[in-house]
Amino acid sequence: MESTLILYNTLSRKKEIFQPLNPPFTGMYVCGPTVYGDPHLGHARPAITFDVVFRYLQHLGYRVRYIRNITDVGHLENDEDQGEDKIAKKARLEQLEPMEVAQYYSDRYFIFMEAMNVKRPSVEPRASGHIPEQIEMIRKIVDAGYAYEVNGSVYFDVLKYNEKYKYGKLSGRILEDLLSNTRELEGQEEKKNIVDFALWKKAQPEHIMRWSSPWSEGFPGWHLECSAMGTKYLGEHFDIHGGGMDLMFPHHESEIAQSRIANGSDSVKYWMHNNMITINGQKMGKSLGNFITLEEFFTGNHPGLSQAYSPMTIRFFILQAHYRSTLDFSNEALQAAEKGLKKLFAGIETLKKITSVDPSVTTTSGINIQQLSDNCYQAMNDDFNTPMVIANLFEGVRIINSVWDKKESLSQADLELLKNMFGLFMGDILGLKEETKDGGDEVVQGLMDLILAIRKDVREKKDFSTSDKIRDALQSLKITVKDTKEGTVWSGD
RNA sequence: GGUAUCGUGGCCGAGUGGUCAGGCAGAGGUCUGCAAAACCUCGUACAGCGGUUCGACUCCGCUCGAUACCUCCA
Repeated sequence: MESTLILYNTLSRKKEIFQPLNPPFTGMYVCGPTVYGDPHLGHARPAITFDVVFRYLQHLGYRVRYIRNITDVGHLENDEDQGEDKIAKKARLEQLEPMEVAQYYSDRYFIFMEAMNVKRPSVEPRASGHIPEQIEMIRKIVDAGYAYEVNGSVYFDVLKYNEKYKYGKLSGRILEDLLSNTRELEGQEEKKNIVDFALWKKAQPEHIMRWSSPWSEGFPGWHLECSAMGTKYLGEHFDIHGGGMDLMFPHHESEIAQSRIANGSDSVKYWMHNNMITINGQKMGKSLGNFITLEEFFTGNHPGLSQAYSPMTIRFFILQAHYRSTLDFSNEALQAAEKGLKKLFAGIETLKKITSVDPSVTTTSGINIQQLSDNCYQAMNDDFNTPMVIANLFEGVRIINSVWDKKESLSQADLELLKNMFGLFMGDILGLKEETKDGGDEVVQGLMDLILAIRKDVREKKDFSTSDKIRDALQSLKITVKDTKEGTVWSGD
């Protein structure tokens, strides 16, 4: 399938043809989590969104280097604790070493991402492991005259930058508006201007995480780590930078400014932003306290959840919406996703059982598998339209079931095409895989065979009350029995 | 206040200037001992008001409403 990938570039606010700087090599950087809390549903969205981008680019034959950072330092918290590092704050509260906290939560992050079948990126760099690179970058910016030092802290001079370049071009901000609207925050009197942002902060005595630098013992500013690590692993120019929409300003805006000065040119070709997940129409976020962690979803252990939802259900739920749309969480929506996903997997099971086709059928009437497959490619090529892909998969399931019911027939070629389509789009690209199901136990299998054989006997004698008693008893053990034309099948829940 | 995004049937959610999303729920039917599953049929949805057009849910304008960002957040 030869076709062109088009993606929406936040920078131009247009869909653009994807043309990597050095094909077939492709560089992609995505802002990862700050590891000071358990991952919640909001973290799943960018991880899954860019996982699909990663998978699809690879499928198209690109050699992708995918970087997703771990922020374990330098993320300032400005609300209650003045200028205190998030990791350090959490560490003090829990009486743990800062790196212990970072380790714990990054481990948790990886576990939950793996459960949702999110592939590990090529490199997962930590900010704390790249202090020299960050210092070097600050030095370049200082040397270029776009940063100034005050009491051991270094700030980026946004006003000066704006004279020559445009600060705000990504987010559509106008500097004058920012100057008149930005809220006054305490502890920022060092800055020449409120819009300036920190590249290096001098550590207060109580601050545990600190490194030496030409300016002071301290720690790097948040925006810097992504610029420094992106440059280190992907070079001064790379293709895609992704992240949540809420990071557009000031984080990504500041990255653009820093890289522009330090590297002498714009570093990112395509900016991609996923939209937010909302709950009751409001953004689910840490600051609002309305977030539900992934563990709570997987266990159902949260007052807002009427049941547990499996990792694949969460993944499917997210992929059912386009990544640039907001996605509203509700139990109803999640249950719908769960059922829909089950239907897709049931279709795949049925597809596996269709082995022989009617040899007389060379062409099929009304069924165009090639068209279905093409639709999937077109959907992916049009800015990763996963909901459209899913709609076509459902159409595929309808065909599968019709064929199984002998209401439709397929040619051998079409059958192969259909199998490939499901394997590719459902499995490789959307990354949806069947979750572990029991039944591998030989004893259980033997018992079930025995029980169903007995049930078969009584059914043949039209002793339906006994037959139903067995089925009901099994159902109460969460084993569903179905009598199909091909015999009785069972499935554990 | 500024900037941006968005308003689609009971719910979730695509998309397009003139045939159709799709899923879940609901109604009827086929099949089946009954269930279940599956298949078929069914909803006159595009915030409101104007404008452009032969024709708009889709383009333009206005109004109303929602959300995000402007301070940390994926």
